[in-house]
Amino acid sequence: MLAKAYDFRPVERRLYAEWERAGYFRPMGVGTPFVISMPPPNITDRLHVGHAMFVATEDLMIRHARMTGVPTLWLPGTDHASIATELQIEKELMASEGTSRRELGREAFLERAWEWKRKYGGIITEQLRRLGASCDWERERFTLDEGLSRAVAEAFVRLHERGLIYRGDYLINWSPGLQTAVSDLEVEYTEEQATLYYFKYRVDGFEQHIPVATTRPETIMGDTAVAVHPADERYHKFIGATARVPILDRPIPVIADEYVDREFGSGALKVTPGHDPADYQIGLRHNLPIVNAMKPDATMSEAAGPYAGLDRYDCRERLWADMQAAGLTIRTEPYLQQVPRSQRGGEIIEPMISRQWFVRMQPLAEPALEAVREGRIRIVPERFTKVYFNWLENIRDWCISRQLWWGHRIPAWHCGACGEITVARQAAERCPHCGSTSLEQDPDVLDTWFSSGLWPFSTLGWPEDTPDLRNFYPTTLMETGYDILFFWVARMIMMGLEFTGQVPFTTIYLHGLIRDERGRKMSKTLGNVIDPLEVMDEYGTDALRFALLTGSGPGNDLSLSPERLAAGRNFANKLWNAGRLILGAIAAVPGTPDGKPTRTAADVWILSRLNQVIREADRLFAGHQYGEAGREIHEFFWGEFADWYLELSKIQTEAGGDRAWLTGRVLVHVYHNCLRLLHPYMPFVTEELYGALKSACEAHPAGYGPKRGWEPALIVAKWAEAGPEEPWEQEGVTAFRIVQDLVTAIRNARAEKGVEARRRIGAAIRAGEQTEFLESNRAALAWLARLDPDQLRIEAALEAPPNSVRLVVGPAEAFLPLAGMLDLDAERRRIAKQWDGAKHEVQRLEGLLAGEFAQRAPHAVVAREQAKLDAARETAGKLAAQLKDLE
RNA sequence: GGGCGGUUAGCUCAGUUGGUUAGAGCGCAUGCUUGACAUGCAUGAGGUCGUAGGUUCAAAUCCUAUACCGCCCA
Repeated sequence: MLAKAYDFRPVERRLYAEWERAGYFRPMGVGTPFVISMPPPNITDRLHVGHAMFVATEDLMIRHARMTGVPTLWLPGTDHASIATELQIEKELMASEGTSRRELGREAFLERAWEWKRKYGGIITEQLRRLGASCDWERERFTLDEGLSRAVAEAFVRLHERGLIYRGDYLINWSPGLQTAVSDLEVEYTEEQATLYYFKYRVDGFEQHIPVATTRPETIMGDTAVAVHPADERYHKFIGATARVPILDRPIPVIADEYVDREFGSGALKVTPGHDPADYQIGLRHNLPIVNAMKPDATMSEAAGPYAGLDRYDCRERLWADMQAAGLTIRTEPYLQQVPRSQRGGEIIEPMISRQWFVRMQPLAEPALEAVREGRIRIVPERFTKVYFNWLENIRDWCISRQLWWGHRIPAWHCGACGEITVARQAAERCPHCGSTSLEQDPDVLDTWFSSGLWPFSTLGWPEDTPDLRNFYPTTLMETGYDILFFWVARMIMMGLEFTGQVPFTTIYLHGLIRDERGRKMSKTLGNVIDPLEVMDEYGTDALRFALLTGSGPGNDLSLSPERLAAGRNFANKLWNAGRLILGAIAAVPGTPDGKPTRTAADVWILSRLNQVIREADRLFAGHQYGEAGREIHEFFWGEFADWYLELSKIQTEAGGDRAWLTGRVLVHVYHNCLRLLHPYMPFVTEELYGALKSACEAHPAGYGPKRGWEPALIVAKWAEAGPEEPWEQEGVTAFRIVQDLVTAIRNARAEKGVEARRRIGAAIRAGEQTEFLESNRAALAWLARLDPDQLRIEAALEAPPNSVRLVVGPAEAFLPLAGMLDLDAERRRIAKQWDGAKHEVQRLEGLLAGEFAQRAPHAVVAREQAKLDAARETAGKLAAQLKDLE
C-alpha cells in the first residue's frame, strides 16, 4: 500500500542507482541513434540552478528518445575552464595559505588544480545524478583527459599546417590582474561614469596648440601621433607639423585621418596605437610607430619616462597634476564611458600589444555559415539564426594563447639555438631546423574554448577512428543556453566541419536563462543564486524539473519562484494519490468479465481524450515545444482524468461485475500512458508509480496492462502511442460534454443557493433528444452533482416542478426543486440576465453570418459559427419560455 | 549606432501555420474533515492582450510606427 503522501526522499536515490545498475543509460536498441553531447559544466564550482535547466531539458529529450526505442546516448563530462578555475584556485590559495601560483610554481600549482578537479568534478557528477540525468557515465570525459588532449594537439597542428594559425605582435585584450591575454568575447563593456580630460598638444612653430580630449590620460605616454580630420578647417594648418607629447616632449607628427569625429571632444584625436584598438588601425594606415607605455602588470613602462613603474591610475593622477602645473590642461568634464571589463575578474581590461597565437577565422567561418544557410543545421528558436549569421559574417581572428598554466599547453617548441618554432603533435628531441637539443615548449596554454570546440567529436575518440565516432557522430542535437552561441556553439560548428568534414549536430536548441522571482539574472555578486540541491531537498527533483520545463518557452528566460516549485511538488503528489486510488480500485475488481463488457460514455470520453493528448504531445515534441506539451499533459491528468474520470470510476467499480472489470482496465490504460508521457518531465515519481502499478497488475487475475506486456522499468518503456484518429473519438468527447455541463451547472446553482455540500437534492431534467443518452448516464450525473437518484427524473418532455431553479444547459434543461431556498424575483432576474446574454449572442452571430464572413471564411469555420448560432437560439428560446412560465 | 526579445488576469507565464466568449499555476472570494489526495475538492470573481495606425470576412497572433523594460553586437 502506498503512503498517504508522496515522499521523494527515499525514492530518488534508490531509483537512480537501479537505473544505473541496470545499464539503462547505455545506448541500446536499433535505428538511427539519438545523441547529445552534454555541455560540460566548468569544474570551477558546484552547479547552480542554471545548470539544472540544461540537465532537465536534455534529460527530457534523452528519455523521450530512449522511450521511442532508438539507441540513445547522452555523453557527460566536465570542462577544465582554464581561466576561471585558475582564478578560483588562486583565490583559495590566497585566502587559506596567503600564497600565489607564482610562488608555488607551475608543477605544484597544477597538482593543486588536479585536486580541485577531483573535488569539484565529483561534486558536479553527484549533482547531475541528483537531477536524474540519465547520461552514460561509462563514457564520461574531461577536457584535459589524455584522449582529449591528444585531440587538441592534433587540431592545433592541423590548423597550423593549413596556415590558419599564426603568431605575432598584435593589439590584444590584456587582463593585468590575471596576467594573460583574453579573447574579444571575454571582454564585457559596461557603461560607467568617467571623466573626459581636455588638454593641449603643443605644436612646433605654432603659437596655438591643438586641444585634445581623452578618457585615459596615462596613455598620452604612448601617443605616436595627433590626428585631425582632413576637412576640418580649424586644424588644417597643423597637418604635417610636429607636436610634442606633454611632459616627455617627444616629437610626433600631426596627421590627417577621416576616422576622426569632428563633433566629439575637441575634434582632434591623440593616437596611441599601442593601447587602443581604433588607434591601432590608424597606426597601421599611417605606419606609425607603436609605443608600449605599460608593462603586463599595468604599471607604466620605461616609455613613460618619469612615471615608469607607477600603476596606470596613479600615473593618470600624477601626470595630470604635472600637466596642470605646466599649463597644459584645459578642463575636465564628466563623461559616460564604455569600460571594457574582464568577463571573469571584472577588472578593467587594457588593450596592449603582445605576442600571441591566433586562429585565422575567415576560412573557418564560411563553411559554418553555409551549413546553417543550407539547412544542414537548424537553430531553435529560429530567431537566433540571424544572430549567428551576424557574428560569423563579421568574424575576427581569435586570440587563443593564454598566459596561464591550467590548460592544454600549446604544442609548439622554441629552439634555444636557432630561435625557430616547431609545431608538432609530440615533443621532438632535436630542432628540425638546426638539430639543437635545446628545445623548450611554449609556456602558454590554449583558450579553454579551443578544446570545447572539439567536444562533440573529441569525446567520441577523434582523431582515432573509433566505433563510437562512427556510430554516434555527427550527434543529433546540441542543447545549451543562448548566451554561449558564439563562445561555443559556433566554434564547434567551425571545428567540426574543419576536422571531420561533417556538421557536429543537426539541431541546435537554445534555452533561456533563469532569473529570480524579480526577473534578475542570477549572479554570485547579487547573491541570488539558487542552489539546486537546496531546492531538490525541499521540493524534490521532479518538482524542480517540472517547474523548469513547463515554466517557459524555447529560448525565453524564466523566473523561478517558490510557488512554481510547490506546484510541481503538488503535481507529483497528485500523481501519487491517483495511483493510490487506482491500485485500491483494481484490487476489488473481478478477474474476468462475464459477458462482453461495454464502455460507458465516460470510458469513451477519457480514452478519446487520452489519444488526443498523446497526438498533441507528439506534435509539440516534434516542434521542440516541450513546455507546452508538459502543460497540456498536466492539464489533462489533473483537470480531466483526476477531476472527472477518477471520480466516476468510484461508482463504476462499485457497480461490480463487467462494469468494474472494464473500468479497471480503462484506469490502468490511461494511467500508465500518463506515466509514460510524464516520465521525461518527472522521472522519479513516474518510475516509482509505474513499478507499483506493474506489480499490482501482475498480481491481479485480470492481467491488466499494455498490449506488449509490462516493460522492466518505465525508463526503458515504450513511449505512449495513440494511432490515427478515429471518428468515435471526437464524437465521444462531444457527447460527454453535456454530462459535464449539466454537472457544472447544477453544482454552480447549488453553490449559489447555498445548498449544503453533502445534501442530496432532486432534479428533473427535460432532456429532449438527449433523453436516452442522459438516462444511461443517470448514475454519473447523480454522483457528480450530488443528486438523489430516487428523485432524479430524466424525460424527453416534462413540466417544470414548482419552486425550482431552472437551468438551460445546451439542448437540455434542468430543474432543481429547492422550495424554501428560492427567491422568485431573484430567479426571474437571473434568467432574464441570461436571456439577454443569449439574445446578444444570437444577434452577434446573425450579424456575423449575414456578412461577408459566410462567403469568404472556410466552410468548417462557418459551420462552426452556424452551430453556435443554432445553439444560442435554442438556449434563448428556452430561457424565454422559462421566463414566461415564471410570470 | 545596428540587431533581437519582452510588454496578455494581482503575480509568474502559455497561447507556432490569423478563425471570432483569450488559458494555466499561484494568489483572491465563498463553501467543503465526500471512503486517493487540505501538497486536496467544489463554485466564483478577475484581462479594451503596451499605444496608434494598417492588411483581412476575421488580428493577442501578420505589417508599419511608437513607448517602456531587458539582452546581444559595435
